[in-house]
Amino acid sequence: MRVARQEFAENGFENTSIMQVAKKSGISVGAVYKYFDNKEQLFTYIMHDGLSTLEDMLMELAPSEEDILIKAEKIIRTLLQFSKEQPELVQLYCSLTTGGNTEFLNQLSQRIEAVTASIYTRTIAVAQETGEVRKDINPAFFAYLLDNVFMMLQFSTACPYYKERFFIYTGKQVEDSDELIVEQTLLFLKAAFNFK
Amino acid sequence: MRVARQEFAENGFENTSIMQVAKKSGISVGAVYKYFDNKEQLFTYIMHDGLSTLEDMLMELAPSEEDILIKAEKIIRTLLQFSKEQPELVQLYCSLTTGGNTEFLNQLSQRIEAVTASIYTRTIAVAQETGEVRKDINPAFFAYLLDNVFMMLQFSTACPYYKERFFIYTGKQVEDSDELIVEQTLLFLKAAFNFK
Amino acid sequence: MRVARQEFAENGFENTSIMQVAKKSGISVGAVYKYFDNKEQLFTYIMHDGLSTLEDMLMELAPSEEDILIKAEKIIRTLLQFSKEQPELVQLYCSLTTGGNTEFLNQLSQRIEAVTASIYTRTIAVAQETGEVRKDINPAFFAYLLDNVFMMLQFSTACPYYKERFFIYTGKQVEDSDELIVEQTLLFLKAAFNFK
Amino acid sequence: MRVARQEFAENGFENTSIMQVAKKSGISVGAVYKYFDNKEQLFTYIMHDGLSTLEDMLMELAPSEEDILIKAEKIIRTLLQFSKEQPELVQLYCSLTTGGNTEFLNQLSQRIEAVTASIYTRTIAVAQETGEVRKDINPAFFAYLLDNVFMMLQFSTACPYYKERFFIYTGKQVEDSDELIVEQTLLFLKAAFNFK
DNA sequence: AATGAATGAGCATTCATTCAT
DNA sequence: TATGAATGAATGCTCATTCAT
Repeated sequence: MRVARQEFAENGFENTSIMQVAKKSGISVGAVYKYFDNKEQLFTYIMHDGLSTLEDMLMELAPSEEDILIKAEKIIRTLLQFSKEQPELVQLYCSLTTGGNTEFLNQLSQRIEAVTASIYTRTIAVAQETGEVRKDINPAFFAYLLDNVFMMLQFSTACPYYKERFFIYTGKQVEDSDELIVEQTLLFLKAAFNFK
Repeated sequence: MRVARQEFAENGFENTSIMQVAKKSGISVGAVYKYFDNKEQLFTYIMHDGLSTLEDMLMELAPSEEDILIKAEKIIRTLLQFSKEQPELVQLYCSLTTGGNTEFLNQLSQRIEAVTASIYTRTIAVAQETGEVRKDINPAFFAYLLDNVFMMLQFSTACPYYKERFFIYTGKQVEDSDELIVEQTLLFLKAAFNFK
Repeated sequence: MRVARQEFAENGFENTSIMQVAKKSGISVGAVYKYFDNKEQLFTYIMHDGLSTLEDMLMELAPSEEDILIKAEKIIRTLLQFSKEQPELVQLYCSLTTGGNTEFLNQLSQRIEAVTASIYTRTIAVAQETGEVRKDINPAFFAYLLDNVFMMLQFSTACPYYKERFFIYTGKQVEDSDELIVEQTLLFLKAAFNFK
Repeated sequence: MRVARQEFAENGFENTSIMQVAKKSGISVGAVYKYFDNKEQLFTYIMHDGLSTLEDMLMELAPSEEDILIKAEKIIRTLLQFSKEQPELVQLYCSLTTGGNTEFLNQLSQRIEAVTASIYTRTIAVAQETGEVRKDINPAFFAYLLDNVFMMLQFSTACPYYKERFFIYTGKQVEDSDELIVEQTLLFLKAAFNFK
């Protein structure tokens, strides 16, 4: 499983070879097919497995009652750390975004996005009511923009292409610029949301 | 060309087969190799072709002396329109983000990002001097955040996964929500950059 | 293996197709690649296999303390017999002489020639000291000439072109003229080396 | 034609591409097929062309009435020089020796070898009668051995494999060791034939 | 006469999947 | 239950040959 996750993360679905996964795992191809009917099932399993980890993490952050800016900082730091410790999961997620449009991919995306979408949207709506966030914004759309920021934060930490892109912009490896990222992202969000 | 663009956009570089492209185009594989030395060259040609179109469009916008908010609106509308008219090109770009790490893909990405990176960074830096944008932000990092916003705008318009994701957040097809997107994105950027 | 040896012998390295080898062997291409990583490895294996046989045979002859003329006769008879029993191996070697200049073919040739070169040269040098061979000759060059004689003996027995050429000269099939070959070649060498 | 000769010499029949020949010649493939029905015919033409040159050269040497040792030295020097000046022809000849056993190759070999075979055999037979060469040898077989020596001389000068082999034996590039070759080869032949 | 675009079979190699052991 | 040998279709690419211009 660990090997499969690594391989899928590194090479994407199509370019991952079950023979390679089996060899690196020290088991036989036959054994893989004992537990999974085909490559797609193996991939699905790995994805669901990874998603659970990801969701657990986000769930921990959500319910706290802290100041919204402090919460945001916590989320940013957590996402950064998670992307560094488990880059494969983030890469796996990223690889999903360019996969073909199969039924099972759609289901996965529903599962991934639906949770955060509703959490963020509700949080913003509530904050609007309490006056913490300005009232002239569309909560759903701003939730979307917020998630974009968070998603890119993770991709830029874990995925080769986005890492390189970050480097082109800031001239620094993502690893070396944690404080810059946290500080500037908060500045950005604070103004954008008019956080009080 | 059209077929090749579609195939590359749908399957990415690695998983597009020249044999398939040839078959769908109704020509022979040999004919493809008459005009392109190899798959990489075909891909590069198609990418450069699309990039030039995009760059031309952006270049037209860049030097104008207009109010920065008006400029931003123009860029957003341009990108949205481009993504709708040439979704394959955006998908192509998106497919790059999960492709393998070959030398030639890296060069391509350099070209794509380097141009916008320098334009955005410089624009922000200049706007800081004229007082149009607040001075406590890092121009390079904010250029990066700005490009994130623009990139996601395009992906959400053209790429299946991001389209679906947008729908999950806002409950609307991207096609139907142009005005929402323009208005809210500008609101977001205006506050974030403290545009005057 | 047998089929591969035949095909390589007949067509040389470049012009032997693994698909053909597999088909003629009644197995699938995949099966070939199960045992050999690539064409080069298959070729190398077959060559080394054959070379070992030949080298073993020559090694047995080398260290003996017999009269040098008797030794020469033994070598000639051994080579003739080997060429008749394993013509494919000799053809294989011959095919090397016109093959492309790839790294791995060069290494193969180094192995083939280096062994006999040093054995022959040393043998001649020693024989010069004991007075068995005249002293006015260059041991290395005469070793080269000697190997030429032996090599042509084998090629003429096993390779179509050289067989035909032998026939043009002597009017006899090589198979039918063993005694002539042994007798006359010894006469030739004896005089040339002034064997005592 | 010049280009075709070079290509065939360098790559052999199978690995020479008519498209490459046409491109390097600056003419179209169609033009090649105007004059030659197929690749085999082109090759045959080139071979016959080259052979004429080769034969002309040998013919000049044959009829002289000089001392047989002097003649031999002339032949050796001529062959060496020829191989250096026109290595392609020699390589072409060498490539013949490993080609498949087609009808047209057999005819070529007949043409190439028959002439020298009869000249050498007759020369030796005559020399035996005049007492210049000892009488206990078979003229045809010794003619064959003699041609072996000459052939190897040419191959070792012009063909990559045999050049390398020569180097392994003597430690010198063939180019640098002309005098050694002439001197030692004569020593070898003189003794072998017991030239007076 | 000359061109060169087009064809399509061929090659080395990979890999998802099956199945006898 | 577990193995891994075997299959064969698929891929990127080449090239002898044809034929409309």
